[in-house]
Amino acid sequence: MSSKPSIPKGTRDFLPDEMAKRNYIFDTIKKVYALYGFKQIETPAMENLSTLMGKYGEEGDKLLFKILNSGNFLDNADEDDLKTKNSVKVISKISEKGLRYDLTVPFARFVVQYRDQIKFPFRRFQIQPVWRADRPQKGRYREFYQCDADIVGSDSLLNELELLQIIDEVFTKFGINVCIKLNNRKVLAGIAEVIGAPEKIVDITVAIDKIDKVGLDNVNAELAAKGLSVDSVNRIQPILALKGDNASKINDLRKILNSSEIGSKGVEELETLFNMLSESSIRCEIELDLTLARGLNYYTGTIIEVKSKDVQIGSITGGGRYDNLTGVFGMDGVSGVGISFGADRIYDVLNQLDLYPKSETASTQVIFLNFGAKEALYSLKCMKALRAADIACEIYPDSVKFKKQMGYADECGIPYVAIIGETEIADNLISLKNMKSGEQEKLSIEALIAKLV
RNA sequence: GUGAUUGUAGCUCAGUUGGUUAGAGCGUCGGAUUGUGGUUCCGAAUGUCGUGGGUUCGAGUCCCAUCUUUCACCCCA
Repeated sequence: MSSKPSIPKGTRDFLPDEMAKRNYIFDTIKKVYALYGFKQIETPAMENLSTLMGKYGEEGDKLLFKILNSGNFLDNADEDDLKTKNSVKVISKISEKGLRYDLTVPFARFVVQYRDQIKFPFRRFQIQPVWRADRPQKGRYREFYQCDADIVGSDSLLNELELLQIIDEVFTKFGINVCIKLNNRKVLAGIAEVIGAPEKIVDITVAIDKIDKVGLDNVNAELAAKGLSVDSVNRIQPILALKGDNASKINDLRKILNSSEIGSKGVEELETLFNMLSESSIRCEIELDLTLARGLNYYTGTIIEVKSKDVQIGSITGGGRYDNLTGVFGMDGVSGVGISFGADRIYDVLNQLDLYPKSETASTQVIFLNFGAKEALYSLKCMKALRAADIACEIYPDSVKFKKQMGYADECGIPYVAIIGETEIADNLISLKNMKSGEQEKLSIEALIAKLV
């Protein structure tokens, strides 16, 4: 009692009620994925650090959970590194495994490793937890689930369209109002090129990503702070100020990015995608958002982000196109595009809006009260028959006071209580009590099954 | 990594400018009621006041450190 048990920062336990809700989320997403022809895979919680390191940028490396080697892990560590507290060098000697940071990089590793067994284009989905060692806060956990779907081995924009349809379908099923934001990394590269600072693309995208949050002036200040010339900052203004519907934004962009080959390619991709979208029956709002710059370093084309319109919680789904993710593992020329539902944030949104379906059926339909060894054995036989008829039932394990057993049934929300005592055994009948109405009747086992099935 | 914030019973929280034996509600357990739950009534148990140090005649209360909680920044689902 002196030290209360606890779990690590940023992790959570899930009680039965919560688990039911989470399964509803996973099942919904899983069904839609399967409907679109995606095949499920799983990969281990831990990967070799060599697989993980360097894939998420410098920040990402810091946020990786590293696993100590087994045994005398300090044996390999260099004395001097230990003395000078050179963590980076020491870690490389004492840890060679880490917890996965996302599902995409392990998937790339998977594709390269099993290329002989995979038929391309390969559509896979994967629903597993990932771990990040950053500070937890609202909507941010250290352990959370991602629900990924990717198509690799095809650069058709049809794949983007299908993924967007999946997003639309899933959120329609959940009843969450969302806005899908789209952008294209090539357009961002084009912008950097046109304003004469192609090497600053990352700084530029990070800065303009914040425009909603901090405002135009602060973005400009950050751009200047990152070393952009006054001229460059000025030239980016018309792009930040783009207004109007998606089609007119694309038209304006085409003119602005005319001189950039990569930019023009990006505009073309966006145009194709939006044309297809207008022919599709997607219900939710889709917006071309040039300030959408997020995305891991590996996105090269389309960038997708989904935001809830009713709850402020950051993005609840993200994704994009990566042209050469498998390249780092020695397999070039495989283009992929994928999305990832953030199950835990969706869970938070669903909770806040109370959008769960009401079918709150308790898992147990009938509980058999326990009057003693003889009665319990008799109950067990009845339960076998019920279970054969697919009726979930349980028996109170201890022969304790009636009141206690009834209280348990009530508390657990079990709709029916079966009472079997001496008289019931003698009559070969079961007393069945409806906990809601309070009514009670004596039934044969057959009649009981017929009533509950 | 930076800046705030929180911590008292299983849970939610009171606790006066520092002053005797730290309280309440809920829950738990027992009883009223040994084959009938939800309501009611009676009774009981439960605390290293996050941890360690310090100031003081005296610390849940003040100071320092540390851990923890929550939130923001960076970054991200």
